[in-house]
Amino acid sequence: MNNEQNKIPQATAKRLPLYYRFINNLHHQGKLRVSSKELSEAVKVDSATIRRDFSYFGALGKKGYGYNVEYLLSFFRKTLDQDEVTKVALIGVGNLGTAFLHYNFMKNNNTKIEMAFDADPNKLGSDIGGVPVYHVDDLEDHLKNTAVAILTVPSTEAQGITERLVDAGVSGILNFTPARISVPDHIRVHHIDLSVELQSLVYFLKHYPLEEEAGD
Amino acid sequence: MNNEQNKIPQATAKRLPLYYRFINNLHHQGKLRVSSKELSEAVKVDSATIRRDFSYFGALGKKGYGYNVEYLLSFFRKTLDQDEVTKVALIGVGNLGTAFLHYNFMKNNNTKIEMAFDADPNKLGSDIGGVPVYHVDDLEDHLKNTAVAILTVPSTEAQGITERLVDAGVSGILNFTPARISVPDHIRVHHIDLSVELQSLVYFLKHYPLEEEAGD
DNA sequence: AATAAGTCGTGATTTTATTCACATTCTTTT
DNA sequence: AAAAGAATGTGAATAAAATCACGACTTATT
Repeated sequence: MNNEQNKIPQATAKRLPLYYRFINNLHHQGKLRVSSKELSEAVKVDSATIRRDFSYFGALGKKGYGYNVEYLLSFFRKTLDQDEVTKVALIGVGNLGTAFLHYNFMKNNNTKIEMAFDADPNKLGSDIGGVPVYHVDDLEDHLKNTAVAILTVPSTEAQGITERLVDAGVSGILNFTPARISVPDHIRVHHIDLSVELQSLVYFLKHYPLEEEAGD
Repeated sequence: MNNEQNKIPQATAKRLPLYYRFINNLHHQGKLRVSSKELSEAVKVDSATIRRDFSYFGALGKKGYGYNVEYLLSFFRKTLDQDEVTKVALIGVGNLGTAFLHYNFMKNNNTKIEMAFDADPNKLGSDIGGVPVYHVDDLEDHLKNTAVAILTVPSTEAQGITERLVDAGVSGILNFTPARISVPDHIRVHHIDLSVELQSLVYFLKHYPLEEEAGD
């Protein structure tokens, strides 16, 4: 864990799970080898970028041949710690939270939502998507060895809940609320802001016109 | 529209909706002025980056004073075309799709989901979150002047639906499926890959340890 | 009125990420 | 066994983004 290979660029690290999924697909399709060019077409990342990304882990391929799918898969499985399950808690069983509970994150994945919390007493005890729902007041009682929390509460609650999560030992938060939460330096937060995504797509459409008609 | 200010960096463009939202908040709180430093603390973006971002639009602030909230707000409203509503269609009324229909994107927003589509006949006619649901077979009949589509279908369907959307004149797609879809050059796609986000957060936690204890 | 404090806008620098382009090596074909 | 073709890995170049650091101007204070 946290090896001295700290040199892997963040942009590369963000692409690793994507590569992993597609390599997995190839493996299921029975493909034995793959070139950076083929992979590029599948994941929509420039082939030179893929080769560069892979090269941070050493020479995974063979010149003139490409990459062995099986080898690549086992390498990425190891690198992404796919054999070790990371426990995740979800806070806020609203529409979005419920969707995630039903979403099967475990497919090709080393993460498992083990419990959920909500402030609404009507939601207690129910097992949404096989995940037990507890009252948010009891957060601290249930969160043990939970490394990651998915935050899908109303944005007014975001900061308060965050502080409790941090105190309870969570070290990573996937924040789906529009609030930008404050955390101590040792906590990592990734923001996914749905309306910003939509708005920025609209902005790009209006201000960054792409080639008109090109026929794929 | 698509002015000659094509020079705005993409990274800046992605942050604009975020700035807009926070400036809006400040305005509602009755604040009259704000400095890049204050804004920085709120949106968690370095203050120099904020000043640089704003500077692409000219001199919006005043030295020694900061930015006038009202002016900033009206400037961003104009820049982000907040007065013109962009029509959005949602394809795939599963758990995630339903969550978006309930989510009120219109708050602080110039986008409106006007219709939804699903392949399940049981979902037809229902008005989820005030949005009518049509059968996906009738996609082409209803999509008129719809610029943007949100894709929340099973990943096996993603490419096929995408092609129909493109033929029907959609020019931007917000893709929530794990599939990387292929589109002609003049179509813009933003991918939001939920399990990649979760996995990459986990990867960062394990491999990029942050300062141990800092006590914010 | 003079001084101090605050804050922008930006040239310069640094950092991060992407892409080019090719020598090298492996595979396949003849 | 030689030649042709394919594809890696990477030094070098380029591009994009973030950050530093400070002159210039504004506001607040004495």
